[in-house]
Amino acid sequence: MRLEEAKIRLNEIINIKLGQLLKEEDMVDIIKNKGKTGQLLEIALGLKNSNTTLDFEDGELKTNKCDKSGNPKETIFITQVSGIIDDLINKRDFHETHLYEKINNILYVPICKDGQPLEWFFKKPTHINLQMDKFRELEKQLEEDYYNICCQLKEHIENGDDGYIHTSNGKFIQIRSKDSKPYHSIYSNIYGKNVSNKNHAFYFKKDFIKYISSLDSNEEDF
DNA sequence: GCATATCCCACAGGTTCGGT
DNA sequence: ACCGAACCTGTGGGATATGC
Repeated sequence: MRLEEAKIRLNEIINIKLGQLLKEEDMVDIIKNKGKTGQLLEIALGLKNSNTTLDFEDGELKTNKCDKSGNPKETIFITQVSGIIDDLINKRDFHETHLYEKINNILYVPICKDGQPLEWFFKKPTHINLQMDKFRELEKQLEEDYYNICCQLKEHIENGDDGYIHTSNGKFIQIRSKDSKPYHSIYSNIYGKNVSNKNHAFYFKKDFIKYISSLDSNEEDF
């Protein structure tokens, strides 16, 4: 399925409470359970729950917890670092990276989780395609963030106390730890050693959401 | 069993707020 | 104006589910 098709289907379910949208049995474990809301949305849109690189033929679906005015409650996971560490250390061209593949065409769907699960609802989505004119500034910032973070990682490895990578921030994205026991260390072929004792991941920071929301609300003036 | 993906929680440090 | 309480944000660690 292409991203544009999902946008059309999404229109029919936004702002409707999950209690009206779903059967009670669908919502078992919805608070604790792994990405259940996102999975239910995938099904509702006609996708299958899989973990292929991209959800759509041409892009990604991202959901995130927010309040009723759309303020993000969490950062958004993008992709793990362990498999791409040497690309980052090499400062591989931004447009050739796995990171870029994941973020260049995103359908972002905020989910308001105020109150009981029955009261939750999906909010109006934002389509973020970095090729679109309105996101030119955003793409520049993400590219800058990417190279900036690559530099910070090298700095941590070469001059840090433990020789390990640590949280590295750009304006809109960051790398920070993401793992659970037993940990999975990150090995760099370039350095020929572990550069972390646990896995890390790229995240969108809350400022990213706030920025795209601000672009959105400007459009509504027309 | 391992890697990936999504959401959960605890804690610490900083900032703001409200009562005196 | 001060000080502790409440709130916010960033960081790090975790549980759980799926596909291979």
